[in-house]
Amino acid sequence: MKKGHQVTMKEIAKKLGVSVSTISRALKDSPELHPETKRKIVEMAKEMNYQPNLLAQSLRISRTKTLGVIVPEITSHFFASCISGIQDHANKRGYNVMICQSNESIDQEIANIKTLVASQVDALLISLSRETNHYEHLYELYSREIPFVLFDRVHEEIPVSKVTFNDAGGAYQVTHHLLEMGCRNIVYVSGPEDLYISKKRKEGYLKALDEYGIKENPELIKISDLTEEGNIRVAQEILMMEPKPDGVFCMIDPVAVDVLTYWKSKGVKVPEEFALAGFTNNPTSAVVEPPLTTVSQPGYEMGKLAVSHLLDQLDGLASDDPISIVLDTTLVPRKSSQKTI
Amino acid sequence: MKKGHQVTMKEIAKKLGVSVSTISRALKDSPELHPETKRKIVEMAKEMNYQPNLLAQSLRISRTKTLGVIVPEITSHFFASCISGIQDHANKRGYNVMICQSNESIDQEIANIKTLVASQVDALLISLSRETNHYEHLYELYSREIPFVLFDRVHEEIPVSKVTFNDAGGAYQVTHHLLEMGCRNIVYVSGPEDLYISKKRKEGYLKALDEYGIKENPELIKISDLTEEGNIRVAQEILMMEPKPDGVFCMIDPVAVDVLTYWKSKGVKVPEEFALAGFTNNPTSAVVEPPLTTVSQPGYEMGKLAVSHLLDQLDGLASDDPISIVLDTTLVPRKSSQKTI
DNA sequence: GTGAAAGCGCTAACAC
DNA sequence: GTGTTAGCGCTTTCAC
Repeated sequence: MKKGHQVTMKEIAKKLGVSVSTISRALKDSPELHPETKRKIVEMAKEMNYQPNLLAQSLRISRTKTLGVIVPEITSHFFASCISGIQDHANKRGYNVMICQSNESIDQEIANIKTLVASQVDALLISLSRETNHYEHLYELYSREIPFVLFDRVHEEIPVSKVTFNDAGGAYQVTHHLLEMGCRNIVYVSGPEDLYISKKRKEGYLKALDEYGIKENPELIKISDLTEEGNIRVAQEILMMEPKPDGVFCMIDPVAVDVLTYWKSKGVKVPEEFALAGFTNNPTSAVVEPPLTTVSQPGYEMGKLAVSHLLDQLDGLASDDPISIVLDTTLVPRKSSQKTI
Repeated sequence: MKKGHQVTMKEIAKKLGVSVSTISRALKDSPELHPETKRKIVEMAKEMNYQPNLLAQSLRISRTKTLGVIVPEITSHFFASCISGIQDHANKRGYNVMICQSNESIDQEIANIKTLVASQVDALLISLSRETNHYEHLYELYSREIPFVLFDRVHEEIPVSKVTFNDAGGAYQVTHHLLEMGCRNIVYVSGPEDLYISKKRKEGYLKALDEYGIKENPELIKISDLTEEGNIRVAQEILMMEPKPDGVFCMIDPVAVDVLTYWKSKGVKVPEEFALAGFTNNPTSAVVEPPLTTVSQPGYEMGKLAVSHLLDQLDGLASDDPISIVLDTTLVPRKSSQKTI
């Protein structure tokens, strides 16, 4: 199957007996052209259904007006929202977007960067995969002076702009809420320990405990690999803990949902036996029974801010000096944590 | 902010004292080259960190190895799954993907097509917006011989390949299930009537009724605009119907979830008072209380099939004659419909 | 086995 | 005001 022919400037030029440069000028509304010629050309272009070849244009001006986006997983509602925010605001400013998913694999992430760079995107927006534990590929982008920003899953050391949530703050909000609900023996279910968000959310958890004069108890920190099996294993472990905890804060909503589902199947009562909370405010969290207390992270907003800042830098509207944008989260208290009262 | 310099073939050529054509040949492993020169060039390219400029290459060979994808909404789990399937399988065959969302707007859909075509994508995969009620933009693609396939939300008349679910079959499965559960007075909550899926699912609904000797009752067909308010309005109307229906089949899961949530807030019991079912098998449907009976539509699979067929056509592995691929759905019976027994 | 040259579709400096 | 020319980075015929 082959594509049909596309009208070029050359063809319009021939038809009108003028040169291609005149066509080019007319189509970009250059002021030095005779209005009449301009009118004729624009008309003819329309009639012939001319569509500029962005490829040729990009090659010539060495800018594609295209951004590359890499997310761990497009089917995650949070990342889909980020992408949506990025798209809408990139389009608004005349940029297109190429999206790739790393499927949480560092090799795929590296491969994605490579193709996007080969496709000559003007800049990149990257959220790192869970697996990403070395950062040469990012430093290479940096040293090749290809502009990029990191969002949500970031690497703190690299000197580029980053957009994150106040993860520690959000975790503090949740933990503080659980404490206010009367919990004193709160489990933190973390993801893999080297994940940025695992660390940050632990910080907030510990800070809240500290304010209540409760000191860190390593027994109360459980690690899940974030698979359904891993989450269920943690759910089982918690049931066997001695003394029995009274509250559980899961690093992300899906973990909390898996724990809740497992417990329900075993007749464990939430929030009566355990107050439960998650983080992210996935659509799912609002409809589980009982509805899940969580922390809302506006993904669309994050995408919007990340792309706006990046384009400001590209277009010279913002300094190239890296900045860090930190978005606040909001506690969404629901029934799953209403332990007492 | 500007991008750093990228190594070109010309630079490698200069460094090695050979011509660019030799570089080009070496890098694509042309057999007519002296193995030694080839080795030297490949080595040097690696050393200089050469990355081919896909733009220039595409311009030259007039193929971008890039596909355009247009979906109504990226944040919908179903479409995100489709995209995921498309991406994975396009990449596997050496193609990149540019994704756009129409946000359910026909104007945006037309604009998306325009940019993707201007970007010289080799072909398109399109799922139509809810608003799309005329099809000139598709016929134009067709007449310009730009290959494309339609998936899920299709326009039946246009002679291009389409991938759809057996929507009528799925609706039949659900309705038949509700009938088996003892329902005899079943409401169908449809979306806007000109939507492809509204029509198809109604067909299946009517067919199942017919088999039970029940004839069409227009009173039992409710139309929602698919917004939350619209869905709730329908939920209210159903409560006031006389005689009271015993089963409700909603065209898509989100409608069923809104109805369920509203009813729960009013103390209406599901499945005791109404057996309820949806369509799509969104992640949400599994975790609502009671879990929602629905029909599963594997989006990833749909994306995979659509892109595989399209690439087969592009690569000459399949005939250019349009075909229609129809995927079967699976009934997912859950508690929301266990009315009797 | 390798080089020279043309050209993909476009833009922009330089002529006149 | 408009044409001529060069060139973006690459591939590919045609020489030798």
